[in-house]
Amino acid sequence: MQISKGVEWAVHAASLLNGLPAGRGLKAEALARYHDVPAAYMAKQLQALSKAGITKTSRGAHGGYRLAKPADQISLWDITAAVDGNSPAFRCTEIRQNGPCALKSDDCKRPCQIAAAFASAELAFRDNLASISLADIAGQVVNESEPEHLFAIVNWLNAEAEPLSDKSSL
Amino acid sequence: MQISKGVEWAVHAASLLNGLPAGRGLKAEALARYHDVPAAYMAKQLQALSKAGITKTSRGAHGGYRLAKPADQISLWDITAAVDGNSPAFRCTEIRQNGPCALKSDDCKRPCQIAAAFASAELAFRDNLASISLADIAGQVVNESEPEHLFAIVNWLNAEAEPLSDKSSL
DNA sequence: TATTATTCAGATAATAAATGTCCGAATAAT
DNA sequence: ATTATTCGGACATTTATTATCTGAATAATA
Repeated sequence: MQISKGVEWAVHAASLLNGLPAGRGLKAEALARYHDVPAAYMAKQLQALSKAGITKTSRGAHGGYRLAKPADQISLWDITAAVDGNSPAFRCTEIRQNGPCALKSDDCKRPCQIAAAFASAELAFRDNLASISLADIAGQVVNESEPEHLFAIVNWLNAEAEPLSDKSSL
Repeated sequence: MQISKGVEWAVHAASLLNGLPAGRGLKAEALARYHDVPAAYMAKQLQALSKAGITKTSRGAHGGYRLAKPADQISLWDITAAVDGNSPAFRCTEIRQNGPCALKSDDCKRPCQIAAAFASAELAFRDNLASISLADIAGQVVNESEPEHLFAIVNWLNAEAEPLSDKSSL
């Protein structure tokens, strides 16, 4: 039961995009360089975010990524689901319908109690992540970081962030 | 983010063991046959349960498995952790310490806010599973099943369950 | 008490999923 | 229209899961 490494990268990348000045963006290579991770694989995660409507992208010269909506409308679950998918972690294979005491499929209209229990636990997990937004994370970072560190980030963003053309696709 | 298939099998197997008459056990092959799953792989999951102290085993002729403690003291989280391990699903690789705006390790005494958020969600997941016991599952099964199905199970158990020697190891 | 049948337990292959990389399609500036 | 730049999906590689097999341990039997 592992959450893919891409989720970690995607959340960090989205948090960084949240710090961008308005109307500017970062290309995948810059986002990867910021955390010193492989650019091609980072790009893969960003694609997933765009597909899910979390980021907007612009292609061609001076292209890049930006958030598609306000940070308080992007939850950690949104990002997790975008990257790792939203299929249940517990996969019920209905083995209650196998073997010498198999249940007839007619008697399986209600879900297996075991599967239902896991579904409830997963719901608790999802709800918890859904209740935390990028804005919440950003607020904590601002509160708990040394001022010089925040200054370094703003500085780096100003140097790397490029004005995006307004004709952003998707 | 997947829970291994072995967890599903282990929970079903443990539920079945819970229905055993006192002093009796089931061998791994019988537990596998009950749900029509590969015996060798089922055995692997049962080993994990024994290692975690959830089941007791007896080896040799007329050997087999039984629950090591009352069903209301065995939670779904106990079984999940025994089979899949209890390491966190979200693995923080501390990428905040990488790149041009890297945090010094001195400034990383407090956990990364993102990692903390996922840890909190996982705690909600675990607590939810920990609050459900095998006894709870058994109660639901009894309440929601057709009487003839319960009768078939009891019948099968009486035919397959063998008296275990008291000298159960581990 | 030695033997044998039976069972569990850890070590060993096969398969699927996650991780990482590459090249073509698309866009915007020149 | 051309060219430089960027994203997007298709392609290898590595790791984890799934499945199997052989040996160690136990208890019944002679």
